[in-house]
Amino acid sequence: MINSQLYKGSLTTIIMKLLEENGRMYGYEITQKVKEITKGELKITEGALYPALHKLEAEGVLEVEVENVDNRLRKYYKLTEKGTSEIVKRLAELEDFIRNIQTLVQPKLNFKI
Amino acid sequence: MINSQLYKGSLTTIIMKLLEENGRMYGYEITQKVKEITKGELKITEGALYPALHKLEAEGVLEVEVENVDNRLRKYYKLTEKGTSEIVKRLAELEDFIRNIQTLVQPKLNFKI
DNA sequence: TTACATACATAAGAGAATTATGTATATTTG
DNA sequence: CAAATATACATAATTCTCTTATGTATGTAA
Repeated sequence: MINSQLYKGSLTTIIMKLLEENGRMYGYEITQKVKEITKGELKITEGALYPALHKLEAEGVLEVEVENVDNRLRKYYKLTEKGTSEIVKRLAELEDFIRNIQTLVQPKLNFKI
Repeated sequence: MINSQLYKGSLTTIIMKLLEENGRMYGYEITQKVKEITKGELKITEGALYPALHKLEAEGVLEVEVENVDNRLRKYYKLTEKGTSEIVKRLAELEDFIRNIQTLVQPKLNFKI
């Protein structure tokens, strides 16, 4: 994305939401999924992703299972019980944020998802 | 707001959009306007606002007129010509960002503004 | 007279990204 | 077959933008 400064703070919520939907995912898979969903407009860098995953694991909202697939390491992450309740709160915050920004900048868009 | 990390990057766009709508505003007025519009959910701190205004002025997107009202200093800011064309681009970026986040987190909300 | 509101400002520190770099294996392509 | 690309992890240095704390000064309300 052009103004990458914008998505600061939303990364962890995006990760958790994807894990909620998909059960479990590994890091590289998350980067590809985000690229796919946003049609290449949003790219999660590795320097942002891995520290974020480690932080979420340390917070106890994610847990990891290491597997070896095709002689290559994969770290599958999934939400913990704490993570499952946390994501509700974080999504609500993100939606509040978006609603406030919308009200401030009054875009003529009508988001139907 | 609860997760203040979220609005990183959007502050300058918010300021410019408000100036576009209102012609000219001074710093304190901007903080009050944002508080009013978001019903107190988003509060711009002075430590964020004033450096942002100075930076935008240095970039040539804002210009300032100093006035003395009721024996108190006021610095009125307004968009320059450059700022008027810049805000179009920045709003488009912000809307792209919001659209991408929406697609990722799939909220069941329908923003009608 | 004390607190709160108005109005500006900056410095220290924190947090979350980018950019650059590193390791290693597998697959595609010229 | 060599080189590039894709897969898969990781971290360090740096940058940017904010928060928190602090400062100055005037006016008004409790």
